[in-house]
Amino acid sequence: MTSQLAHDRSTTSTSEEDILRQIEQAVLDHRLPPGTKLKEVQLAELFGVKRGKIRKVLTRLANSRLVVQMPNRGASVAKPSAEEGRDLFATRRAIESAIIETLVVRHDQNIINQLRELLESEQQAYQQGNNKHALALSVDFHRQLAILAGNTVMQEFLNDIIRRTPLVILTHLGSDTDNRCRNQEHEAIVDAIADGDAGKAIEIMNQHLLHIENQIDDKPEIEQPNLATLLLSQ
Amino acid sequence: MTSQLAHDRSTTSTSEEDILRQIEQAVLDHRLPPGTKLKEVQLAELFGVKRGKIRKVLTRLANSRLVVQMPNRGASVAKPSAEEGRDLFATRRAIESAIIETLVVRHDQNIINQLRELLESEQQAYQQGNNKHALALSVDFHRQLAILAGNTVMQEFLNDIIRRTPLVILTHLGSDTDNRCRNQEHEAIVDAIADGDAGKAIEIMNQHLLHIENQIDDKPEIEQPNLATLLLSQ
DNA sequence: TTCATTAATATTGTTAACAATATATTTATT
DNA sequence: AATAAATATATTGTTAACAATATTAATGAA
Repeated sequence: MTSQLAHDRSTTSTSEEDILRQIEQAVLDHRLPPGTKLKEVQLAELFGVKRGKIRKVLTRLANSRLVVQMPNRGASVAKPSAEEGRDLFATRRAIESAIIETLVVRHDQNIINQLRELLESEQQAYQQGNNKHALALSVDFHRQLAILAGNTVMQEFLNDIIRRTPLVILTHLGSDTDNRCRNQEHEAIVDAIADGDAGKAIEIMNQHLLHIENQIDDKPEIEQPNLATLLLSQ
Repeated sequence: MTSQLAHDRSTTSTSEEDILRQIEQAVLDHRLPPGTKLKEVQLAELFGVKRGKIRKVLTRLANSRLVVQMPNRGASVAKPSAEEGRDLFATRRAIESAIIETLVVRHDQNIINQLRELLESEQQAYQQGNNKHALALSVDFHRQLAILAGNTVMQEFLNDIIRRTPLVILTHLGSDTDNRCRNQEHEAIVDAIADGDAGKAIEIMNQHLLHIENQIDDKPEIEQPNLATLLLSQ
């Protein structure tokens, strides 16, 4: 009798890294909304590990601001303020601009080809109505720009921001609002990079990000959901 | 009989935050060179805390790349590669440019006054030959720009870079080379900001940073020093 | 009922003992 | 002496038991 749990306690020895990634992914997929309480024993049982390991994971998540820890009161998924949200996006614009600048300087046809491939998959996913996958590929597009630029620190920082972004969107944007990246804008960015026009590419990228950024505003509270369901769904 | 140790075990209950800051400061002050082994028991005794607390601190330091942890082989102060060093500086240029941009847009006389005060202290310290203090104030200048710009994420990221910078300098720049910030360049940056000339301010800042960045190159090894002496000196 | 007080439970925090691994030392062999 | 093997020591990793705190439930008085 197989359980619906993500992990098979008997065969898999779930590593700290695994757990970290799974929680990060759950946040990225909007399965772990801001404010969700993260209880140690519950997580330990869920992942089939000892409490100590969970403890360490929570500390690491807190270091990257994905989780907030309060002394004696445990950890919960962070609920960034509107201001923090705007700051994240402003910083992101700065970093992604620098990434584009680097890419244009390199002027490598191989890079352009790789990006166009990614664009195609993204477009396909949208056309096939697979929104979840399309969203993932859209995030990948931004990450891939950073990877191709070859600056590991920018990669780290951009990842940091990307991980925190869903929390901003869920907290400060209506779930109905159009928060996803537009494929055609991604395409225009690649075109500009291919043309060697860094200024244009950066301009489009900034508009692209400002489109979301400008929707950030303080929003009312949301209620506390069930942990296990959220983490393990799908 | 008072020991020379930084902490008085009987009165002070050294917090995790304290220990973290002290180690970070030791790195910033070039008292903890890259590669230094950080043994848990030794640190625990040094700070008068249990090993568990040290363990957590080391994990947090590893998260911010100040320390490297190898399974079963403990932690040591990170020794960033030359490439990582260059990446750090390139990212720093992007972030500090954005910070200046923000400051210029704000166009606040109060900001200019605060910066000029800081410049004065910095200059005084140099003139008085207090190089250690001058260096600290020079770092403060960059940090203060970020604080005045008011973007907490940029502050975080810049701090992250600043903390890692000494390791790059010690690993990849000759200790004889002129690595410190030049006060007159700081002054020129403030002047340009006061003039509302973001482009000029950014240009100077970039030169300012590139001056160090361009000196980064692979360097031979250095030997393993004594931990206690380094951490507790001064 | 409503509020405050107390007790019960749940949750996080700390520790010491032990296990696992790595490093250093000793011993043996050529 | 030089190398390898065996032993001893040092160091990190894990755990279970307990302590401290917070949260919830129960009780009692107005």
